[in-house]
Amino acid sequence: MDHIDRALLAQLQQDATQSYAALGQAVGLSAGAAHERVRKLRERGAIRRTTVDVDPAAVGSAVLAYVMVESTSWMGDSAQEFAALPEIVEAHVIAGSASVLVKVRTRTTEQLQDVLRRIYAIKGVSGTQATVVLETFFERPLSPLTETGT
Amino acid sequence: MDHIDRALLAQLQQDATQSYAALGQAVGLSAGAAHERVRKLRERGAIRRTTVDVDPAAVGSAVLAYVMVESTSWMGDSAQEFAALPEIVEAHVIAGSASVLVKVRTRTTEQLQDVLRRIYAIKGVSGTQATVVLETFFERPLSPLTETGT
DNA sequence: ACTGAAAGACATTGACC
DNA sequence: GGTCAATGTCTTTCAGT
Repeated sequence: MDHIDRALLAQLQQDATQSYAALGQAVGLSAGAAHERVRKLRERGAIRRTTVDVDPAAVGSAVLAYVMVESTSWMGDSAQEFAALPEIVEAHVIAGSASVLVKVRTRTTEQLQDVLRRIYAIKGVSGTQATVVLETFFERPLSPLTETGT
Repeated sequence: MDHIDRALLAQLQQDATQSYAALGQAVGLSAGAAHERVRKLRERGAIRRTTVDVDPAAVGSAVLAYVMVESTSWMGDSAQEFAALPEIVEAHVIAGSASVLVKVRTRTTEQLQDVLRRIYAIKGVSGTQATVVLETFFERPLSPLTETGT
């Protein structure tokens, strides 16, 4: 994982459809060498998958909210229960007064309310505190170029 | 945007490297027809871009935190100021007591502290409340199949 | 809008440095 | 780990339905 690998990751985040020739040129490598490096990045799991960024509005998901989930018991084994709700796009165990933080996308606020109801139904959940997003400034991939990791 | 388009989006989210032949077969279309539909989805902006999902740990970003940013003034025009900090991967204007919610990835907690310092330096910011993530259950794309939109 | 086929570009592999 | 050149596959386009 040197600076060339990081540059490749940044390039692919920006546009994963570009050819290996273009990719190589961007980082000063031949197409074959770029291909081999990207293959290894996939192999190691540094690249988890190639995907498309879908506009939530285009699939009818206009409402975004973050929900702090409070609990009376250990929530560390409840991943499946949250994953079972398709409107939940992220779930994290957090430090602090709440136990779990989830990110929810729905079409309407009524649907959000329904998701909250279903979260309440999860074993151990004692309360929720929803924060509705009014406007998203930006959502972007993590920049590999600013990092100092191995 | 019919059920075939949504199936195509779901397929591409899962794996954007598959051929149009495979894509077409998955939704019951020829390669050419699948290609044309995906082209239009890109044209309309339903597909914003094709990208790679990078493992944060692989680029040395082990710390994830959400920060509630309180302010004394209107923050609606401060998008650039938050975007200037590369460790901030999301920024949203929210309803509630805080004004802005940001998602931050850093290598260490020391680096997180430095980001908080730089957030404080933004005009209008009167306080921050950081919530550190202990474990991420999952982060996944929005499922186009569960939506009822146009 | 979709099908099927043709042409050209690209991914992928291997021989060599 | 890299370059360069080959082979095979896929993208992309277009005439026809």
